[in-house]
Amino acid sequence: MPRALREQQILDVAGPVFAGGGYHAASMDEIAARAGVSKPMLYTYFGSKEGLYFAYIHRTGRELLDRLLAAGGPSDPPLARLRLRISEFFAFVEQHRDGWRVLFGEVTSNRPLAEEVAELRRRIAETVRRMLESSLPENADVPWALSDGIAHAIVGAGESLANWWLEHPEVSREEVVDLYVGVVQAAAPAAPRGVR
Amino acid sequence: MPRALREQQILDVAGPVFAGGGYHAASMDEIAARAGVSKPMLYTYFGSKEGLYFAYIHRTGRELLDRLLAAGGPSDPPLARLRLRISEFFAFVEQHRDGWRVLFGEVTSNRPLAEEVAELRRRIAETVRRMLESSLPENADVPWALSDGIAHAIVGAGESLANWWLEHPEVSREEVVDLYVGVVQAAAPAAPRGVR
Amino acid sequence: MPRALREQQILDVAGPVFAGGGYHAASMDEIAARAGVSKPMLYTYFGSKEGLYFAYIHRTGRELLDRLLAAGGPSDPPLARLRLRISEFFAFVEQHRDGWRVLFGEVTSNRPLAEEVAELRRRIAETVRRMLESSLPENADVPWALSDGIAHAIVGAGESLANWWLEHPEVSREEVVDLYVGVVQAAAPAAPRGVR
Amino acid sequence: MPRALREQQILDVAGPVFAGGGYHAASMDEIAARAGVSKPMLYTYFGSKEGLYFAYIHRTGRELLDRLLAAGGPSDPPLARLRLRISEFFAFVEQHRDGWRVLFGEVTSNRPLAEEVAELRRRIAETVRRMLESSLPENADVPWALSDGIAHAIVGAGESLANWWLEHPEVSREEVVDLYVGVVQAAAPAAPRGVR
DNA sequence: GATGAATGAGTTTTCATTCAT
DNA sequence: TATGAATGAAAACTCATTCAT
Repeated sequence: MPRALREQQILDVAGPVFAGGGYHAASMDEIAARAGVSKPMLYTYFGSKEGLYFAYIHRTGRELLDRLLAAGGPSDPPLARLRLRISEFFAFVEQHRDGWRVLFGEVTSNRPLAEEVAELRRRIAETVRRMLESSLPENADVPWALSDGIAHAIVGAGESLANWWLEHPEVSREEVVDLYVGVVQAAAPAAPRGVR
Repeated sequence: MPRALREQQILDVAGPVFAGGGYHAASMDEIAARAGVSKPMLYTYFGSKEGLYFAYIHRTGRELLDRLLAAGGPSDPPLARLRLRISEFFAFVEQHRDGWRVLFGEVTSNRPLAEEVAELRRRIAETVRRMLESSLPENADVPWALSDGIAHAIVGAGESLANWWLEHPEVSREEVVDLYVGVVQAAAPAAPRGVR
Repeated sequence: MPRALREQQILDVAGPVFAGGGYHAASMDEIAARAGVSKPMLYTYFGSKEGLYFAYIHRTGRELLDRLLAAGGPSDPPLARLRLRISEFFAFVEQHRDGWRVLFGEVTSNRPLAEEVAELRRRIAETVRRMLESSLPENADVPWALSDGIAHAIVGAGESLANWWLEHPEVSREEVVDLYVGVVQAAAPAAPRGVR
Repeated sequence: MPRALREQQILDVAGPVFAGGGYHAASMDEIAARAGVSKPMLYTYFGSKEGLYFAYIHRTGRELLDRLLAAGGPSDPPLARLRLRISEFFAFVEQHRDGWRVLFGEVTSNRPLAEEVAELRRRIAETVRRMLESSLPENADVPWALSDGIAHAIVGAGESLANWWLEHPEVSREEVVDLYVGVVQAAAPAAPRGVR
C-alpha cells in the first residue's frame, strides 16, 4: 500500500483516539492496532507522537478553513451568506466531531505543540471573525465594527455552542444554526465603539 | 498538621498540575512533591487519583456557585444584579484560572469521572442560566427563556472574552464587564423559543 | 533494605553488565534482574541509564585513585615506591577487571557522558604521571622531566599492558609488574628535553 | 554502479559510525543513510550487521599490515628502518583514526565476533612485534626478545602518544616520531627474558 | 541491481499504587 | 499521622531484518 494512502488511513483512526481522552491519554499502540499497522510505521511516517498529532490537527484545521472560505459566495445577500457560513461551520463540527474536539476541545496550555495548536486556533478564529464581519448586513444608521474583544466573544460562543451541541444530538443542525445566527446578529452590534 | 488543612493544601497545588496538561498528564508524583508530602498521604486522604480529581473539581465548582449566588442581592435592581454577577464571574475566572480550566476546559468524553464532571458542569450551567434569566430586566414585549444552548453560548463567550482579556491588560475589568453585559443583554433574547 | 546498601548492590552487578559489551549493549532489564530488584528502583536511585553509568565509573575511579595515592609511603626509597605503586595499579586491575574495562576499555568519543569519562581518565592519568615522576630515583647526571607526551605514552603503555594482561591470565602479577617497572625506568629518561 | 565499488563506499561511511559509539551503538539505518543506499543493499552485500563489521575491520587491518610491511625496505639500516616504520604507523593512525579505534579501541569480550577481532589483533600485534624486533640494531651484549606483553605496551604507548599528538598540533610529526623511537629503543630491551 | 513498505522484539523510561514501619 | 522502599504494567520509541516488486 502506497505511503500517502496509509498516512490518510492512520490519520483517520487517530482522530477518535486523540479525541477520546486528549493527547496524553492517546496511545500509539492503540492507534497502530486500529490502523492495522505496526507501531514502527507510525514512527516512519510521522516521526513521533507529536508529529502524528500535528499532522492530524493540520489536516483538520485545513479542511475547516477551506470549507468556511468556500461557503457563501459573493452573490448571496449578506444575511444568507452569514447563514450559509454558520451552517457550514456546524456541518463541519457534525461530520468531524473528533477533529473538532481535538482542535478546540482541549485546553492548550503546556500541552506539547501548544503553540502550534494555539496558532492554528488563532488563524481559524481570525478567519471566522472576518467572515462574520463581511457577512452581516450593512446598516448605514448603526455603523459598527466587530471589535477584537467582541469577535473573541462571538467565536467563543460558537465554540461553546458546538461543544454543547455535540453532547445534545437531539438538537438538529437547523436549530443550532438558527440559535447562533441570532446570537451573532444580536451580539455583533453590541460592540461598544472605542474599546480597544 | 490537621488533616483538613493538609487536604486544602494538597488541593491548592493540584490545581496547576491538573490544569497544565489535563487529567492524564497530571502526575501524582508531581502533586506530592509540590505539596511537600509523600505519595501515600495522597492515597490516605483521597483514595486514588480520580478521588483527588473529584475533590478538586468539587471544591472549585462549589466555590464558583457560592460566589455567584452571593453576588447581587434581591434588593438590587435587575440590571445592577446582572452586572454584579458578571463582575463576580470574571473575578472568579481571574482568580481561579486553573480551576476554571479544569472544570470547563477539557472535553469530557471518555475521561475518568466523565459523568461526574458532566453533572457538575450541568449544575453550574443551569445555575448561571437561572441567574442570567432572573437578572435581566423583564420585558413584557419580548418574552423569552434562556435555553440551555444559549446559556452555554453565553458562558462560552464569557470564557473566551476572559482569555482575551488576560492577554490585554490595558483593558480594565470595568470595560470588559460592560462589553459582556452588552453581549448578554443582546444575545439572551435571541434564544428562539422552543429550542430544547 | 536501606537505600545506600541497595545502591552498592546495584553498582556491583552493573559492573559485569557494562563491561560485557560496552555502554550501549548493557540493558537496564538485565541489571535489574541481576540485582534482584525491579527496574523502577534503578530509576529512583540513579535517575537514568547514564546516571547509573556515571555512578559506576565514579565509584570505580575514586577507588583507583585512593588506592594509588595510598600506596608507597614517603619512607620508601624511590624505586621501591615506584614498584609498590605499579603493583597496586595492577592489583586494582586484577581485582576490578570489570571496573577497569568500563573505565579504560572503551573508546570514549560520542558515548553518552563522553566528556565526564574523558575527564575522569585525565585526572587518573595526571595522578599516575605525578606519581611516576616522584617515584623515580633522582639522578644528578641525567636530569630529566617527564614531558607531557612521554607521560601519555607511559600511561598508555600501562593501560595497554593491563588490557593485554586481562586476556592472558597465565601471566602472574609479579611478572607484569616487573615488565612495566622496566618499561617505565627505561622510557622515562628517553623524554627529550625541549619537546613541549 | 558495480558491486565492488559500492562495497568500498559503504565501508568508507561505516567507519565513523562504528567508531562513534562502538558496535552496538552503530545503526544500520545510519550507515545506509550516509552511504546513500537502501538498507536491503547492506544485507545483500554483507549479509548482516556482523558481516559488515567483519568486512570493515578486515579491510582496515589488511591496510595497516600492508603499509607496515611495505615501509622500511631491507636495504635501510636497522635504525632508519625502525624510524620509517614508526613514521608509517603514525601516518596510518593519523589518516585512519576511525579504523584504528574500531580495531583497537574497544574491549573485546562478549562483543559479537569477539574471537575474530581478537585473532586479527593478535596477528597485527605479532607483525608489529616482529617488525620492531628486526628493526632494532642488534646488540650482542644485550640479547633480548620483544615479548608479547612488551609489544602491547609499546603499541599502547604509540596509540596514547598518537591521541595526545592529535590534540597538540603544534608538535610536528618529526618530533613525535623521534619521541616514540626513543621510547621504543629504550623500552624494548627492558623486556625480561622468559616472560611468556 | 535496487528499494519502499513493513514488523517482532527489544530498548529506556514513567506511572499509579501498595506495604512495612 | 506519616513515609521510604518497592513494583506491575504500560508508555514512547528504535533496531536489525525481510519481502514483494
